[in-house]
Amino acid sequence: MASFPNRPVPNRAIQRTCVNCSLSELCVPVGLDPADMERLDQLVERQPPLESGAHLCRVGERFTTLFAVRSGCFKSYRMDSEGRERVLAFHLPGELIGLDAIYPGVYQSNVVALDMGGVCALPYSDLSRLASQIPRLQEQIFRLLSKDLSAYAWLAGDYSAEERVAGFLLDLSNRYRERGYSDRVFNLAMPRRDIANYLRLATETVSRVITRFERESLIHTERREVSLLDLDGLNERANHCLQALG
Amino acid sequence: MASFPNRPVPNRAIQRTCVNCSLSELCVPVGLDPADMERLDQLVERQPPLESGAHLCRVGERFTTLFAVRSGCFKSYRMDSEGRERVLAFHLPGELIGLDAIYPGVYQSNVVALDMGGVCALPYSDLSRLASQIPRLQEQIFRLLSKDLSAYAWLAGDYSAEERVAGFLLDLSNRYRERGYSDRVFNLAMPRRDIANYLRLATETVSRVITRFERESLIHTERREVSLLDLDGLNERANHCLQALG
DNA sequence: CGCTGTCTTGAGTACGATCAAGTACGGTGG
DNA sequence: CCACCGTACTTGATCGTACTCAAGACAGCG
Repeated sequence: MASFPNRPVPNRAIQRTCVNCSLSELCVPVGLDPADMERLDQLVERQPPLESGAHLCRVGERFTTLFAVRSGCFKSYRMDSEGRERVLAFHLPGELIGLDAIYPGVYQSNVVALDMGGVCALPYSDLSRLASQIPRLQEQIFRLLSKDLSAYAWLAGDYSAEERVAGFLLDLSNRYRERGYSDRVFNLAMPRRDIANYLRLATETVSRVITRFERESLIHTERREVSLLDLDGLNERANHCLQALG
Repeated sequence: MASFPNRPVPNRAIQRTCVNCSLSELCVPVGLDPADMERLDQLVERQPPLESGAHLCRVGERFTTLFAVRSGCFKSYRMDSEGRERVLAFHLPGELIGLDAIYPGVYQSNVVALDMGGVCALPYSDLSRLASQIPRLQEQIFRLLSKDLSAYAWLAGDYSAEERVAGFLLDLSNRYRERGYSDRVFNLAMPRRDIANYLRLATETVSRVITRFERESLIHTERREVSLLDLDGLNERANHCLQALG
């Protein structure tokens, strides 16, 4: 009867409105007054939960909607010219998917549910129109786009395997805390292979680093469940490379 | 009396208005009608050219303005925890600087002129307000932000030294072509050290790859001047890793 | 029970970093 | 004009981290 570290805190029932949604302080509606949130509500299409492995969108499809994660964890990835997968991002509740598709007008990545997860679909043209009527909404979209830029910046740095893995764990920890989950004990929704791919490491390397961290009592793992035992120590190992994401 | 490959085409005189500016098809004003461009013009502060080595902004300074490059080439960089420089981007005319500062509200990088270069300063709060009044301006800012996301995505990939250098040269080539310069012969505004740092390689590695490309007649270099002799060959070496930037 | 897929551990290898010279260019001053 | 110096760049030799290949451990499931 193991506990479910990153489940219980928020209400998991499908939220009917942004006003009721526990994620409204992280997601698109940040800073909107109730009346404006109501207008935003009217364009949001709340979609039924997807099965693990189901795709939200694929590279090259015409971009029409942004997706806001309501629950679960999603993975963005592309295939390179040799058909190898490249994981670009993991998306947690409250985060927007598809921002990089605005410029070219077609989705730039495949997005797949890693566990059962639900999204809110935000038709982009409607959202864009509403944003030009509600300055604070426009501002929030600017901020969310800008935030993603910082996230990529750290992924693009040349860090050692240890720095990358430590940074990855701490980044997840921070994001879970923001969402009201435990920042010390959580389940990894993604297999080691996806973590490795995301960090541009071999699966074996990630495994070895995790083992090393465990031997040094920085973390404890049991399958997908991770406990961060020594946040300061991890931060040192990450070499303070996680800069952004205030 | 060598020619100046990437100088002559656009008018280098300081443009007084966006309407007259040869970069208006790349920069913020894309898609605006003359009346709206006039309104944008009024908030643009055209700054006198900076000397090579002069800084535009520094990490941690309060973010108030975006900068649009008018001429020259700028470099964004940060210092890591050990005081080593990390080059994040090179900015050519028509490109926006400071987008990643919107979210945190402070500049995320130091920006320095690599050669004599001028910028237009765009006070962010004014720009934001105007964008909420001009939907096409809002849309263009969304697109510029989104475009930067794609640019980071390729830098974050795990490519070999050859792929990175080839990709870098082809990326520059594409960006020069967009700006009306030659896409086959151009001057590198930045020293090898900065290129290497940007690509997360050692200076020596960049030098070796360039030498190799030269031996294989893919390119010809003479100091900072580069000629791309075989674009297809380079594309192959880049392994089609430059995906975005349509 | 064996099958499958995930994860871990081990041995050898390769790519790029580091260390170290050497070359070429540009500026300065005599 | 040339000698000098500093910086940028190139080339060479060695080293180390992370990759590859390979095998074994462990859990879930038919």
